[in-house]
Amino acid sequence: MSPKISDEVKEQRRQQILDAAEQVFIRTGYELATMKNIVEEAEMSRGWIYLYFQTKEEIFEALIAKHEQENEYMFSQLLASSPSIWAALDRLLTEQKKAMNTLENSLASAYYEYFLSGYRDKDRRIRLIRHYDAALGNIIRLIEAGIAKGEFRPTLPTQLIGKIMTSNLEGIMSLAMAVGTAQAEAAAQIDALIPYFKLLLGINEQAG
Amino acid sequence: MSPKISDEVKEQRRQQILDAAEQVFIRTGYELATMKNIVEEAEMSRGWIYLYFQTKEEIFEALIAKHEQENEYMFSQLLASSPSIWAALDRLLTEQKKAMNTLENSLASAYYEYFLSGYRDKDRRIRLIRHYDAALGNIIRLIEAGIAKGEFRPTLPTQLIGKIMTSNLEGIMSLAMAVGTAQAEAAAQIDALIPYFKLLLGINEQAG
DNA sequence: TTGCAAAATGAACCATGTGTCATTTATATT
DNA sequence: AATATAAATGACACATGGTTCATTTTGCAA
Repeated sequence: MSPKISDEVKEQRRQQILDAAEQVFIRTGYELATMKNIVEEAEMSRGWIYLYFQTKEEIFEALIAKHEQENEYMFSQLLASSPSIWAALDRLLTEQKKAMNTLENSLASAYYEYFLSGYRDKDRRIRLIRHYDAALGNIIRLIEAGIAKGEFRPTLPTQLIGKIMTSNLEGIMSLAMAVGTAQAEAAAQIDALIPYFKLLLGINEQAG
Repeated sequence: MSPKISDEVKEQRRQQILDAAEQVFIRTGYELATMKNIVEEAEMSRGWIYLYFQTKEEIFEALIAKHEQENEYMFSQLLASSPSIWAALDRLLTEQKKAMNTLENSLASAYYEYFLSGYRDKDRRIRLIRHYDAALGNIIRLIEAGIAKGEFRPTLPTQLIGKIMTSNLEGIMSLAMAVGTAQAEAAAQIDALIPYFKLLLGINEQAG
């Protein structure tokens, strides 16, 4: 008798599915991905995957959760290691510029697709709002830290500024996905955000 | 003998399919819509639709073309009827705010989905870039008109400014679709664009 | 009214995907 | 080595969508 498989191995299997799923979602996007694709990518048998995940959506949510955690961590590192809040924000924009060049190999496109098409499904929308609030929370904490330090003196509500910033970055990113990073002039667009964000945050440019 | 059906009736049939398809795309989005859905919505028989359109994509492209034309017309009307270029741009933003409240009944979501998931398909991407350039063209003509009249004195290239403006609007719109217009604070975000656009266009605020 | 060809139909076939479950495989324990 | 049982398999039943095409319907011309 005996369970024969440790929790550790079980977790490995789960990870194996998630890795395979990530490749599939990158390759085919969200809506067109199938459980079959994922099983085949994982090189496992049909029925097996259902022991771990019931639906494609469940798998995708697990992937998002992982990326959300990584993002959260990256944010806290950035904040801790920057000389000023603005410097952290500036580095964030630099990171985004870099990310623009590897969009085809990232989950970003599937993620936006999932996000966009989700509004038709009540349950998914609830989850989407949760994800959005999480991402927004990171930016808002950053802005609040800047206000607390006296670095920023915004005239608009912090919430709104956070939303504006995320819309901007997402707009640029989705355009870059659609027409290509070069065609979108993504890097120049991000550079142009700097004075806008300074305006929003009430940072006065130093003369000279 | 005889063809029995006039070109006019043929055009009506075509229109009937397009109307049905539009409803389906609004309801299900792009990727999940099927020819079957469209045929059923049009209350016609299965095979019949293939006499008019071969693929879902062909239908969607026809819909887009229609909307593109309408958009083009709206733009020229706006430009012709406004006292200044900035006034036209301002009205455009007001229109966008209104549009935010009817997103669920518009093709917008399917359009963004099509746009986003298109980057994996070479042919579709070529068409996407064409659509993007058409939309961008409208904005660019507007900016150039403003420059010619001495209303705008931008420091960035016109092309880039146009791209920034469209990214901004698209970012807000896709966020509004995903989490809801209210949750996105879409109207307030658009209002916040006004000083940004003025900054980009080199319009000096009048004191007082 | 009849004949005829265009127009329209929908059954049928094919391909693909989902999810189940009887069967096989592998291994820890005895 | 034998046994028990968890783990894994993949054939199968079912559903859905795409596409074709033999058949039926339609309405004009003769």
